[in-house]
Amino acid sequence: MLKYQKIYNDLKIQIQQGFYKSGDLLPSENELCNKYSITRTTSRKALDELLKEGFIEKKQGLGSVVIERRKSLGLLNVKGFSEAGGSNVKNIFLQKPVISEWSDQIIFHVSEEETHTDCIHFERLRCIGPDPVMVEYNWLANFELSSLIEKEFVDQSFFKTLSQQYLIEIIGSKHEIRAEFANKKIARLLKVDEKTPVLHISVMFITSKPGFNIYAELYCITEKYPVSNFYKI
Amino acid sequence: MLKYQKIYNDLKIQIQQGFYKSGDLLPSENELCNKYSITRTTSRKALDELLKEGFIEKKQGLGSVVIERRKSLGLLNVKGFSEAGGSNVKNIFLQKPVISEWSDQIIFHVSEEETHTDCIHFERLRCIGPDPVMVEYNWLANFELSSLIEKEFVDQSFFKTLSQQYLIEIIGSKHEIRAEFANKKIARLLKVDEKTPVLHISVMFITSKPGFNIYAELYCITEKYPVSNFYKI
DNA sequence: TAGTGGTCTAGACCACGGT
DNA sequence: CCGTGGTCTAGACCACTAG
Repeated sequence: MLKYQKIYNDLKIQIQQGFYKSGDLLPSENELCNKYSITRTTSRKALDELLKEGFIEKKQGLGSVVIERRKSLGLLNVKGFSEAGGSNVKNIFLQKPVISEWSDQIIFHVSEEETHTDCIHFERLRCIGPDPVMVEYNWLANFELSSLIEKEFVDQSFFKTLSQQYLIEIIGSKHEIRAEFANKKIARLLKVDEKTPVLHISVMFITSKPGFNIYAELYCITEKYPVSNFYKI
Repeated sequence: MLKYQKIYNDLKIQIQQGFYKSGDLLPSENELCNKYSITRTTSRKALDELLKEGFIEKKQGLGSVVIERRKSLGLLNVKGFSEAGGSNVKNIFLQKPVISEWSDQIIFHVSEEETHTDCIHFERLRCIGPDPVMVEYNWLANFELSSLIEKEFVDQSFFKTLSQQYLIEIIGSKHEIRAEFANKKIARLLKVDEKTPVLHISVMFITSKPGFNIYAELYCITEKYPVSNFYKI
């Protein structure tokens, strides 16, 4: 392994495992130089990777600060899920994680490596205050992830669980977005009439674990809580 | 100006103005060192900026290759606009660029600097083959952009025109996405019934020109051509 | 004032691509 | 084989932040 990758990995794991928390300062570039017997070019390269992936911010005169929210991942968020914060948001399991068949609801191509593996599936209804706003179906290959089935999610967050317990990060995504009529099941769950327009988002999340993707089909009502997205180079 | 910024700027302008075209090789890192009397650290830094912003790909053993398609900007695209390519896509002006009032259709906050300036507005109907798929309303402040009103767009592309004629790049975006019923005008333009679900996307494009944003309201039918998005770190 | 990150120099060796 | 980008060393000076 390259030197800068070693430093990068060590620091990333310490961030993911909570040794460095949001707001903490990482060791300075010179401290890393001493600790690993490298030059500043190399310690900077390691930190620049963390910067690029949105784990830290660098502040001249201060240091490298760990940040809470990963840099915009091009993910689509329901406006309100982040603003409303934890207290006002409820995630209700319609189906707790189980081993199941791969569904033909998934519109993206699932690789053979994945389909030859068990599928973990779960469904959630996500609410802001008293309002149900999104139905979420998820599928992923069971690449040594069986404990997802037994344990609770960290902070009710699937991505946080993957990051902290399996060191798997989301590094990309594909979306397809449609406006559709709610079908019977979705209409019932979201407490709207059939023939209400709903947003149907098909997502494939690409992860840092090669060949491992997460597939989701989302249905949202957007009248009160539109889906939003922010991206900056 | 810093040395690496000077090299970066020089190269970027040459790419934008077409001196280096898609597929071309930029001068090698060592050539830049000689030309500008700098070290490789500095020439690499300049090229890394171009890499980060999606102008080039670096290929070990070959060089820095100019690429056509800017790295995924987190932009939402109608699936089909890119695949179908130029020949099958039609852009019909419903309103050619004109000076107008700022509209209250814009849902994002428009800065005072912008509202104190004239607004340039245009509307397009975008079609794939015989199918109208999107109605597009656009607004932007007339920061010395009057010639947009007289001239044709480069390859019918507004962003290409901004890049090549004004050296303005899109560096970020905010979206809000809703599923709605088509109103009368949209239904007529998209040749669907009223009460058909349409995708309504509100966009604010952030540009490389400080304080200059582009605002758009888009209405899409997504049955045949869903809106898609790809993002990778 | 001491320590931080930002820029830059002047070298070196390596892996990879095309000829 | 030569030239390319990728990694790395060992320094230097600067601008900025905090105590």
